[in-house]
Amino acid sequence: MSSYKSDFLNVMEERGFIAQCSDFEALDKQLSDGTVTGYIGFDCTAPSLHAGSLIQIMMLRWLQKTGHRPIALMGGGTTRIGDPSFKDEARPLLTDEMIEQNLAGIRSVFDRFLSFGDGPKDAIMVNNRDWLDELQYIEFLRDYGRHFSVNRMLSFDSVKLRLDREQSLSFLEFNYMILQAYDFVELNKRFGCALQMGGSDQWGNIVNGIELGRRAEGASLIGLTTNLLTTSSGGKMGKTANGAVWVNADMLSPYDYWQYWRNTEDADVGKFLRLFTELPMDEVARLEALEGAELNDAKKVLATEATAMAHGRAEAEKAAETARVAFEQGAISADLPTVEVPMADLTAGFGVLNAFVTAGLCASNGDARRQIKGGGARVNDVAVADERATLSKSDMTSDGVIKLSLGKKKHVLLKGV
RNA sequence: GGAGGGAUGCCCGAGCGGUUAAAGGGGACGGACUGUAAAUCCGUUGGCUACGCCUACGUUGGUUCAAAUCCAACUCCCUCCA
Repeated sequence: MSSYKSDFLNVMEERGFIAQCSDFEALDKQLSDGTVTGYIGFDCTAPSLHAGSLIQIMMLRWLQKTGHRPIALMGGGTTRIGDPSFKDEARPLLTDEMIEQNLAGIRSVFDRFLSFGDGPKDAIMVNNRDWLDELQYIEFLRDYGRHFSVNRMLSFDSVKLRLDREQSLSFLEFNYMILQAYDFVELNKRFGCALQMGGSDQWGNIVNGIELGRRAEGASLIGLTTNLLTTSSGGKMGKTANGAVWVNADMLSPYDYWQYWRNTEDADVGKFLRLFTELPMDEVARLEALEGAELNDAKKVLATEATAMAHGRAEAEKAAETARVAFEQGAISADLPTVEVPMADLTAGFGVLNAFVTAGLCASNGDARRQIKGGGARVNDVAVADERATLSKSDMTSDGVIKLSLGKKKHVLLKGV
């Protein structure tokens, strides 16, 4: 299978990253002849990146590991517009302050995955606001706008959804792809960046950049995209009941992050091991071959490795141990998510409904009632029978906590303070 | 600027004066079965101090005993014409 000369493409190929490339041969040659600078752009629409972006981050990481220079491009400028690709409607515009905040949150993620610095192979982080803010409208239109054909832009799949649904595509959004194309050209000029990578939903934007580079600067640029990740049962990657699977610890605890990977579907274990860990391929093959209940061991390895990458080895192992104690021994691990409650409330008798809402397990008292009726709410592993029951000191274990569970997987400890 | 169509719960989508907290589907959550998996089956899916009350069908007013349903104005979207 390893049909490439370059390490990078071989790794990408065997680990299943690649969807399409505008020119495999040229890219392979450049990668094996010298150091290639490649970039991926990241939106600043949220204060953290989530698991859906992880595949892009991993790709940058491998680029660096195989001896090349990655650029993480923060979309501080383009986020002010909003990428319309494959979106069925325009999103509300974010304020500059929000974008700045988001940018700061996202930035912290990259330090774990890439090594930044000033050396020839150190990763660079840049913000496209640096050049987009300075563009002069008329000048920009004359220099770059003339290379774009509206006819052609309208033919891209990425905007087809919007047009088919007869939803409006504003001129503002329409400009997004021009600006992203310009980013590529600008990075080429500034850093000699010749490669843009991204999810396959970015193909249209990337191709526009390649075209613009050729027409405006005579540069030969290359695009490489990853498969859009879905779980085997068709779910979107990186989403759970409570929302996205964030990579920042203050958005999603390492324990919950670990749980996300632990609950991977059987059919995805091999794929995820290849994409989201750096285990050697023979180890991946061994784990992937496990069957039935034994596959759970592979999932634990996946969870620990993936968590270690994002939160550090120590946090990952702590999460694994917490889960082991909670699930395999059915015991209470002190490291389960904990919510503090004033002791006075507990001694006064704390309503179960209130307890589940306070713990964040239920959205409202009504929700808690329904869960109790459905038999899904448990206190210290005993199903709650009466919604009017109250918790008190006598429900506390010797450690001074009360364990609340919703369903089989969600556990929260209430601690009196 | 002119003519016509549209806006419903997390999403799609019915309803077109009272029996509508709003059919159906998707998603999500819970239960059963399991392996903290998938598939399948069952249940739930606005809030509350709960046999009652409050909030909700783009916004604001109006008609009516009664409005998601009728009327008016407004906002946004779509299509065609200029």
